[in-house]
Amino acid sequence: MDAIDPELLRGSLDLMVLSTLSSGKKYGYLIQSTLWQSSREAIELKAGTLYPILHKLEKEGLVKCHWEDDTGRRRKWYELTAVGRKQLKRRTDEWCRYVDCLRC
Amino acid sequence: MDAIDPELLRGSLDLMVLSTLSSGKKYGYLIQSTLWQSSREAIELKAGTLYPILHKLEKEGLVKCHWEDDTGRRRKWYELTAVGRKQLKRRTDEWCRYVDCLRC
DNA sequence: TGGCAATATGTTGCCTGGCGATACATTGTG
DNA sequence: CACAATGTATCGCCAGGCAACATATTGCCA
Repeated sequence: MDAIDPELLRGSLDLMVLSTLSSGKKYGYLIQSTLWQSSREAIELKAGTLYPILHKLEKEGLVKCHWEDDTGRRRKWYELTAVGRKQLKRRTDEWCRYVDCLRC
Repeated sequence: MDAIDPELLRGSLDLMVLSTLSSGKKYGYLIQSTLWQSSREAIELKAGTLYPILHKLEKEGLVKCHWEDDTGRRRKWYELTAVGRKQLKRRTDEWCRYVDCLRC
């Protein structure tokens, strides 16, 4: 499976991250690998892109996070807040409307 | 119909313009109004965004253009080249793959 | 007739956002 | 023991979107 031109993803990166979190809490690196695998290696979200997004989403109150150290691995787990879940729905609907317009 | 957050369109603007031209040659202002109407006023492509895109697509050889003055209105008509049509197909496929990944 | 909206195309310059590069700590592997 | 992988983070460059502005013509209404 060929990689999807990262250019095409601009504008929907926030949505992509929120969407990934809808199936349960995840830490950054896991979000990356989830996307990579579930897209069959077509979507590679870079660290320099992901972490600033997560920090922004946290600041906006769409996600909350907490550190965990259980495995020795220092991990920062993120999960959707109630507001985040609402936003995800709103943005997903908007996205669908847009897809309809471009009529795939 | 609410407007679609312009932020969401970033990255697929080129595709949107190419796509609009697939149904026949158009001039800039007509591309704008076509998008505006066919999206039921959800997508408003600004002049400051559109014209630079058209110039870029022309430079890349994806569209060709010619001036016409028939109605007194000075219009620059754009149409897809063979290369442009191929690119449109390639990018549309890529877009569809992406939509599958985000699973609307 | 005079003025304003709509039609039509274009450029300049600001600001944001993506991401390559880099940094750093720990764990797993050959 | 070195190197890959895991894990999080920031800095700074560059490209892209678009508000604002410039300019010309046509159509409409008072």
